[in-house]
Amino acid sequence: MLDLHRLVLLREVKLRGSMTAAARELSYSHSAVSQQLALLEKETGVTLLEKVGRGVKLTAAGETLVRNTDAILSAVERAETDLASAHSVPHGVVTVAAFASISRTIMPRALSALAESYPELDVRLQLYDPEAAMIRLVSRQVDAVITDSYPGTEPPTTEGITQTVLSEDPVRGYLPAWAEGASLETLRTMKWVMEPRGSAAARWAVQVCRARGFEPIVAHESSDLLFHLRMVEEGLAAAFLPDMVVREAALTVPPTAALPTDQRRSVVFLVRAGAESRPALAAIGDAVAQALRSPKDI
Amino acid sequence: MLDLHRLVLLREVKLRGSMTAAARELSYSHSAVSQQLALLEKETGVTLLEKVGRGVKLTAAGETLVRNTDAILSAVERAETDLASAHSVPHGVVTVAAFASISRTIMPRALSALAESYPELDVRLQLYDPEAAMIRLVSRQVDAVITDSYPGTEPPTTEGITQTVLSEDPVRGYLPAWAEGASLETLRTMKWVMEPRGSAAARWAVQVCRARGFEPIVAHESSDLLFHLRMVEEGLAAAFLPDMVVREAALTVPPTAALPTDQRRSVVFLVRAGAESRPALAAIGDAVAQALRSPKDI
DNA sequence: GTATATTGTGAAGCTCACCTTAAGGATTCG
DNA sequence: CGAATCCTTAAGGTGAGCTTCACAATATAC
Repeated sequence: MLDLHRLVLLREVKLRGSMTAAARELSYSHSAVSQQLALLEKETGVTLLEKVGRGVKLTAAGETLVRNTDAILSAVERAETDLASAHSVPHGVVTVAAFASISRTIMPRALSALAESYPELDVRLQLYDPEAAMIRLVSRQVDAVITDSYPGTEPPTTEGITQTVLSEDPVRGYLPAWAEGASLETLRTMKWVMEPRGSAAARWAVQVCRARGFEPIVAHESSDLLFHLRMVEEGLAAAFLPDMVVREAALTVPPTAALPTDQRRSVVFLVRAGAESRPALAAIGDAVAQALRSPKDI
Repeated sequence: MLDLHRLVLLREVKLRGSMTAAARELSYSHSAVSQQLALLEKETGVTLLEKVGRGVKLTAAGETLVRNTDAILSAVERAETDLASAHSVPHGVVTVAAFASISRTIMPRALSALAESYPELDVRLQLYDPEAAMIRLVSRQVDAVITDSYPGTEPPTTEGITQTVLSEDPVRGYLPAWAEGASLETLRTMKWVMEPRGSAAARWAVQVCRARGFEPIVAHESSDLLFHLRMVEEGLAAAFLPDMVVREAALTVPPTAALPTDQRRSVVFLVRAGAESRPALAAIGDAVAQALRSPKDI
């Protein structure tokens, strides 16, 4: 019978793009991956990988096998969920990936509440940007992802992933104090600080600017929203800031009326399909939602 | 992640009824099975087995896990089928279980034809009665089963099994020469030879007799239809005989007109769901169907 | 009631599957 | 052409999982 471990290795090679990258992510030597995949090809009698340049690429048979591996892993996921549901009380080790700005403010409170309510539950938090977190979720390195989601910018891979919206967070435009009551011309010549090029947040922000009638000059890029906020306070750039971050830092500048104020991002909770009903994951989702609703203390 | 090998062990314990029986079928020591299942319980944190008498019984969680294991194995089966389909020419080792009377007459011709057409294909034949063959198919000890099927007596487990009718075989009643043109009273006092009590064939035969208006006296039981035939020839008993067996042995007594002549059994080809399209299995099914159609040569 | 067979558990030890390390060939890039 | 990157192969170590053996618990035979 096919060895599930080898199938997972092949799948990771597809996800990561090379044997070396797959080995690094799974904490194996690259040699181990090469050997196991060679054995997989030998036992199936089918060529699954072909050399392309100095890397490898999956053949059609390899791609098919990865799709089938996804189906197998979904079935395994359901089995594990059913087992975990045998205990009604959340327990065990659960690894969660979250985006930085959320982790800093919300997650500590959520983790405290979880630790108090469920002493058997061991939640481990990892910080990754949304794209990396999604790959880690699919490759089963984490069990859940908490990230933000901007309207009109769907995550690239939703296949086999279940998404729950935990809360909505208004996002408003902020201008330096000297530019208050700005005209469209001011917006057009303003320097902006945004999240890194290519991220969902940056794509969304540019869309909002274009809808308003100007193309933003993205002078600074950072995934740290507190940096954005300080840049606004210093009068160096304009930015879009979620209320969550503004509350965290007690920003002294009010939002501008020159940009739409009805925009909002969602905070979403992602798990692999089939795992939604696992008590531990449901409890984590609830705890984070609760932490998002409750006012900041301290 | 759950270890598929351990899940298969648990499943086999359910199929066979005890750890010892499961170990015997899978060629392990009973201790190995006990140890692995103890580890499975430990790693899942769920009680899967409970002692009942000197044996074990699956808990509700264990039963659920076995159902989930079936789903996982189905997905693995599809993956293996897709891999095998990557070669268009049938190849590899395929294990087939067949019922005795079919094996003797049909299978040698079918295997010869397969060996000639597909030198890469290695078909291995095992003789088992229909019930045992079905368990071995489900537990993946064999890849296909060829058996007979009588109307009104469906096999007990069809879940996850795909059935194809290869041919229909008329079954006629035969009386000893001295009883030809028998009355209903003669049928009622006649001794019969049938297949073993409880088998599908025996249940069907008794049904036919009852529909004709009498309860057969089952004096002799054997799964060997050639034995049935010799008993008829010797004038010792009446029997139902498929044409396939009659042709094989060139019976000298004609079928009786005192019993219905429109009855027939089916010769069916069974594979696990998902494996139908595997070229090797399709080729074997075709070859057996061909052998069933072609006239007997020596 | 005692003996015997059957089934599951646990300890001790062995073996081989799988991993790591190391060396080498192939390809890309500066 | 040298450096960097990636895959393959050989050699060797180690631990997961197996077998064997001993034993406890229960059912069955006499």
